[in-house]
Amino acid sequence: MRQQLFFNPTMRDIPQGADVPSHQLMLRAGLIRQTASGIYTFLPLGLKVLRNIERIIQEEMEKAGAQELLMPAIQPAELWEESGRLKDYGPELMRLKDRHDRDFVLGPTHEEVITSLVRDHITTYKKLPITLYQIQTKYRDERRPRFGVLRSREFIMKDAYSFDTDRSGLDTNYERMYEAYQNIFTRCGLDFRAVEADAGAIGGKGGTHEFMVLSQIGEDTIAFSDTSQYAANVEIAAVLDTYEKAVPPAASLEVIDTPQMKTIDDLTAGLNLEKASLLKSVLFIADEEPVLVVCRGDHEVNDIKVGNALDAREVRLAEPDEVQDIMGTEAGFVGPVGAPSQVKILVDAAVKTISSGICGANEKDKHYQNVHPGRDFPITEYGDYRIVQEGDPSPDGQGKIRFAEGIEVGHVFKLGTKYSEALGAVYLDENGRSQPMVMGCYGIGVSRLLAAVIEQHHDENGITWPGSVAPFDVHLLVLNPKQDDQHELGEQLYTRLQDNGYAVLYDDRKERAGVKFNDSDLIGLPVRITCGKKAGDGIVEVKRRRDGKMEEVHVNELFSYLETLRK
RNA sequence: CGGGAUGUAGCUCAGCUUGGCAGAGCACAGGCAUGGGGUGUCUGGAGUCGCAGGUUCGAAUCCUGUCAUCCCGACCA
Repeated sequence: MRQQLFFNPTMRDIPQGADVPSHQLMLRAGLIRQTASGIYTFLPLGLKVLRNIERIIQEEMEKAGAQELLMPAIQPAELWEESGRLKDYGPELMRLKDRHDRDFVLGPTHEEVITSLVRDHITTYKKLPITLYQIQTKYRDERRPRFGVLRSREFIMKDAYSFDTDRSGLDTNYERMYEAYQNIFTRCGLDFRAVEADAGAIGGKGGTHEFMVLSQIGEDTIAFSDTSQYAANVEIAAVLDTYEKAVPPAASLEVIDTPQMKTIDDLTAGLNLEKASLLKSVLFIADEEPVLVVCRGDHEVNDIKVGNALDAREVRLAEPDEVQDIMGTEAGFVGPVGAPSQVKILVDAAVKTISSGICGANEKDKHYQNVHPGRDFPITEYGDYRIVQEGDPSPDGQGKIRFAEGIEVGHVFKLGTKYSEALGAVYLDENGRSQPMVMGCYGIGVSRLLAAVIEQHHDENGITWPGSVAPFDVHLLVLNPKQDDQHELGEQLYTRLQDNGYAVLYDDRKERAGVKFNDSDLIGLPVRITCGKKAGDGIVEVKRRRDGKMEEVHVNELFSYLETLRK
C-alpha cells in the first residue's frame, strides 16, 4: 500500500476523552474513529488488524472442529420471549420495531437464534455433537461505554455454540475450546490467564472460565495463588474456612450509644477498636426476600457468593427505605441480634473468630457490645460470603492469594440444557427417547482483543505490533523521494518485498523524515526499512520496532536478514 | 440511573466573569528555503460558536429548555 493515498489519518494531539493507551493509540494511529458514544468506525488500518485476528480465530476454531456460519444481528423479539430473556436481559438489550410494528432486538448474543436453528434441523443423536460459530457484530446498550473499543455498545464478537447428547460430550467439547482459546491468545502475543469464573444460576458448578489479558486498566480483578496455578475471578474466588471458634466473653450483651457512627470506620475511630472485632451487617434483597449477611468488619460481602448460596436469580443491596421498613432503623445500625424473624441471616465463617464484638442494635445511634456469635444470635451454619483478600490462603491450599487486574477477552461456558429446554431443542436418542441437547457457549470479544493487544504492545512512541496481527509486515520509508537513488530503490524494494510475500506499507509521501519516522513508530509495524542517504550504494537501514534493533543492510542481503528478524 | 463537567475551524484549546468585527497553535492549499526524528518562513482557505427559544439596539458571552459527548459511581449473560 502506497501511503500517499492510504486513508490513514494520524494525530499528533491526544484526543479528548481517550484515557487509556490503547484508545489513544487506536485514534492517533488511525485505526478507528468514534461515530457515536460507544460506537466506532474501523478505518482501513484497524480493519486489517481485525481481519488478522479473525483469521487466527477461524483457523483455531476449524482445528477444534467448529463450523462457521453467520446469523443475523436483528432478531425477532418472540425468540427472546420464548427463552424468557426479553424480560431478564433488561435495558442492555437494544430493541426496535419494524414498519409493521413488530418487535425486534439487536442481538447481544445468539443463544436463541442458534438453538432454534439447531432445533429445527437436528433431531437425532446421529447428527451430534456439533459446534457452530460466527464472527459477528453484537449490540449491548452499556450504561457507560468507555475505553474506546474495550467497552463499546457495538462490538465484534466470535461466539461458538456446542450441542452434545450428554454432559461428558459437553466436557470434551469444552476442553477442546479451552485449548483453542489458549492457542488463539498465545498466537496474538498476549500475556493472559484462564481463570475460574462465576457460573451464575444457569451453568452449574465448575463449568466456566474467563480468559483474562493481564493489564492494569482491566476492569476485572483476578485472584491467583503466589505458588500454585490457582487463578479465579475475585467474584467467585473461594475463601477457606480455617478459622478457630473464639471463646465467649464473660461479659454479656450490652447496648451502647454510638451517635452518628454508621460505618465500620466511624466505629473503629469512635470506639478505638480493631476492624476485625466488629460485625458488619448488610441487608440484601435476594429474589424479593430480605437477607442479612454478616461478615467481619475488615471484610467485604460478596453478593455473587450470596446469590449462589441461595440459588437466587437476582441479589441486590436493599434500598434505604427498604432497610428502614424491614429492620426498623437505617443502614449503619442494623445487626443480627434481635433481627426480625422473617429476615434470613447468613454468617461468614470469619465471624467465628470474634469473641466479643460490636454490632448494630437495630435502633438509631445504638450498637451492642460484647456480642458473641452463636450465643447472642443463632447461627445454623457458617458459610463463605465474603470477597477474598490479598494474603488469604489460596483455596487449593497452596500459597497465598495475590490480585491482578485483567481484561476479559474470552469466556467459555457450560450452558447445560437451559436454552435447549426453553426452546425445545431436543433429539431422539438410541432408544427413541426425546432428550434435551446439552449446550456450551464460547465467546471472544474480537474488537476488545485488538485493544488488549495494544495495551500489552506499545511504548511511548506508539504501537509495537506482534507480527501475527500487524496490519502490514514491513514499513518501507523513502526519506527524500526527490533524490532519484532513494526513490528508485524504494520503488524497487516495494515491488520485490511484495513479490516475496511481504505485506508492505510504503511511505512515498512528500513529508519530512521526522514526520515519517514518527508516524512509523506510531503505526508500529514489526520491521521498518529506510531508504536514506546510502541508497545510492544499495544500503538500507532495517529496524525492528519491538526492541529497536537496527542494522544497515545491503539490498542483496535484505531478504535473508529479514528472515533472521522473524525469529 | 445518580453525581460532575464540556460543547467555538479537521485536532487541541483560548475568548464567556464584565454582551460590541470570530481567535491561537497544529492540520490543510500555494510559494521559497531546508531535507535523518513532527524544520523555518511568507501567503491563503476554512467555523450556523451543538440546537431551539427568550432578554437586549446588539448574544459565542446572560436566561430557559433541549440534544450530544466525556469523567466518577452504580451496573455488566
